[in-house]
Amino acid sequence: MSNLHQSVSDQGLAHPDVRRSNLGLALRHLRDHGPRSRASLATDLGMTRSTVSTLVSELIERRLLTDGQLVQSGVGRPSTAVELDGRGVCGIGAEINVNHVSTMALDLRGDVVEERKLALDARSLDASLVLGHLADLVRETVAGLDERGATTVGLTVGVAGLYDQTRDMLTHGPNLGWYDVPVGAILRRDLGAAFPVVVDNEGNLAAAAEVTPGDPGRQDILVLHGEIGVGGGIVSGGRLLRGSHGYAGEFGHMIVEPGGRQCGCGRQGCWETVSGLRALLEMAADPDDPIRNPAMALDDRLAEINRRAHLSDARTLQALEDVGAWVGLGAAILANALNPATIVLTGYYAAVGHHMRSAIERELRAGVLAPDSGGTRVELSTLGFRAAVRGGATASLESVFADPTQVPRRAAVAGAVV
Amino acid sequence: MSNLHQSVSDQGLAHPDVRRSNLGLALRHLRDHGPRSRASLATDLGMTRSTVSTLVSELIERRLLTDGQLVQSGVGRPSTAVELDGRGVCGIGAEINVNHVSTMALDLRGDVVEERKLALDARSLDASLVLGHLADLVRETVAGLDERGATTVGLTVGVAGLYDQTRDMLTHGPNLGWYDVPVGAILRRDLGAAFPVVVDNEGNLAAAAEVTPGDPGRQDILVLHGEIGVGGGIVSGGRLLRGSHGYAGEFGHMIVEPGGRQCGCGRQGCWETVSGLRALLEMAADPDDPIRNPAMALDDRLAEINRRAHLSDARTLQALEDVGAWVGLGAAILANALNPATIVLTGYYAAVGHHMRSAIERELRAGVLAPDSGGTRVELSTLGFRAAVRGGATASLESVFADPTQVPRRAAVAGAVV
DNA sequence: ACTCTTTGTTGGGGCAACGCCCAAACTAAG
DNA sequence: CTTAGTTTGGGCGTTGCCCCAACAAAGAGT
Repeated sequence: MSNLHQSVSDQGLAHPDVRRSNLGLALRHLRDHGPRSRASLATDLGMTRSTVSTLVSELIERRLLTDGQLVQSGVGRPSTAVELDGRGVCGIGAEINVNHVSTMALDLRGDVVEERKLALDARSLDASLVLGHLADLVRETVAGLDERGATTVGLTVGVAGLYDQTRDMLTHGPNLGWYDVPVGAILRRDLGAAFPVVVDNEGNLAAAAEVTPGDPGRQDILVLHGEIGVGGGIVSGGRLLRGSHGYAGEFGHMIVEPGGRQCGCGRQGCWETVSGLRALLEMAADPDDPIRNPAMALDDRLAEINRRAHLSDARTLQALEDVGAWVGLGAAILANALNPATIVLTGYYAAVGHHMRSAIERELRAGVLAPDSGGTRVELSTLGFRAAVRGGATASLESVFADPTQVPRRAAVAGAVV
Repeated sequence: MSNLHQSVSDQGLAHPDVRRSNLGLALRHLRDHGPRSRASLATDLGMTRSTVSTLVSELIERRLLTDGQLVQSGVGRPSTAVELDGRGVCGIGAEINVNHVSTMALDLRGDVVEERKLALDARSLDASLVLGHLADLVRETVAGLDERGATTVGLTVGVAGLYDQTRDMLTHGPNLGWYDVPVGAILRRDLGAAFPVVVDNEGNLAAAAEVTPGDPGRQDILVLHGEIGVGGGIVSGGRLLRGSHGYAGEFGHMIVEPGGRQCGCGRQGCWETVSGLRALLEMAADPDDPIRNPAMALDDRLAEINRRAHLSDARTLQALEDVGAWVGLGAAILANALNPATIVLTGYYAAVGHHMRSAIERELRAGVLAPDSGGTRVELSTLGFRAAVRGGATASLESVFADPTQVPRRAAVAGAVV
């Protein structure tokens, strides 16, 4: 709930803060609404052309903006559109999961610049070793960015588990088998990094990645992420809701069927026992079916389920229908509480969601108090399993939009005197 | 989720905005942390003493602050503490409920200045008539404030039902029997008011009233409000979460027992069928028991339940235990999703909550993923049935803290030249 | 009485946005 | 080809507001 990444101490506003704010505003506006001239930027932001001119020239010096192409729209002097400069700075996102560590670098425009992945079995390795591998990947990524001449502005790491922001510690990571691991401190030490390193729950980051700046339907969203476990994230007004300790979004263990099936967490009737991937597989296939074989890759299992559903296999369709109904029931509970504009389905939900969608929407409409007004859209994520790293990279970049002056100023023309 | 009361258009920051922000900051700091000298205010806010001096003198001119008493703490010149001026401005809160309309005026310090209540049966009256009665109450309240020399800065009205902020309309008010009533527009017309009139869901306002500025445990809270129906509100980082259409907090119709009891809304297994006041009464007493008689006042019924529980009546205690367990289960669902610092019980929960508390806390601990770390406190509200009006008045006052320059400047000494 | 310490106020300097003006660049005529 | 009209982008002076430094005020300690 409280935004853990921003200082809560009330500090007075001075002139440099005004500058910071307006630079960030211009930058954000160009990100959210696309390239445009200095003049139209001025009218959009309610500032004078002269002010915008100085703002833009400073942002160009910091290599955050660049002069784009001339557009002559009708009468008058043609305008030179300014746009986000992709080559200046990049943010890095990373992920620590059970079977891999990975990184992704995004430029200011949100385009993927670098991507790296290393398969490993986190459960059989020591935490410091896994973090060492991740640090290697990050170093390679940074080196790649240096080669391109881009500055790295930050690293945000998503981990599978509960991450306590106030103690900077992964307190509960049952999937990884990690408990009370100070991931942030270890990575900062290993990297000796010149940029800030932030760690967060991977569900939170995946949720943040679903926010589309500028799209009002993508500002208040509920993200439901299905794998074996079920989690997600809540985004309110474009801001991620983390909760008082950063544990918000643990939807999988909502009790939806008192006295129901046994859950791995020790309780009964948790939502993930009926809406997780395991529930789907057990309903859809006999124990000796290849898709129930743990050796089979996740993507292949989901592809096989889609294939069977496409062939109208009755049992598969019924399983998707039943699980979809449970997903919809849980979604309705949360929609009543949060009234999101959009529910975004990620993880395995996104992969097989087009076959569960009708059941989900039916149960959602049935369970929400006022379905007609304030109707909630259901959408499938297109980010796939890269949502968390993308969200991390986006979060890293966010600091640039919050304070563009943190990026060093360079003379527009090379060879200038210091 | 999105804050519906603040503009989303990105506007450039200019110098007057700096002033506004810093004036508000100083005001808020004094509200949250109590009276203090200009000098300590300066160190707290990271500003210079000179700046604070000018800020404070402007706030005094606007009758928002006043010089308090001299305190001499050890060596040095004694300081004059400045504190919120209660006599300058007041905010009004109002409530439209089934059996009454009421108003409350709070001064800047949060002290009650005026309070009015009119009993009526909203169901048997026309909406415009009820609103007319409320307008009368508001006019009386404003007149009372005028007599005291205080300026009214705003009116915020809580209504029982779903209020769509974008359309400024009560879309669903089943308890009142009101549908698609433009409460805000009608009141603005009736009052011809010189101050802004805002309408909101009463659950939201009651939730906002539970925020204690400055108390970190009261910034991320989940408010559960029990009457016949069950609702509540979510506060995140001190900001009320309204949802994309302002419908957040409709907890009563979360389905917690699929296929369970029939609910008044037409569905089965809604939370309020097992956690609402009706469930408690039906479990605790036979149909011919006086507390089941609709003619008996709510307060009296609750007093009687408390009396029986105090006498260790087995059936009463069992009913409180059973309902408490259901309340705890729902609370756990929401706590997993939101990770609040505190769960505040209001309405009838606050009245008989000390007998349900152990059951609630037990189920909460059983149902939350990580009860040890990030433990959520359970507290009973002390605001009683006045929570909504108080929250409304607080919300009205909030605009003063956001922009103190909206309050007219008056010369400190009377008789000054215009 | 004198020094020391802290408070609150006053004037000067600087930063950043605003308003106004002007050169530049292009279109649309005549 | 020339001229008027329109829009863009940047330069210059003004204004608002915060910071810094200096100073008067009001006590405590010796």
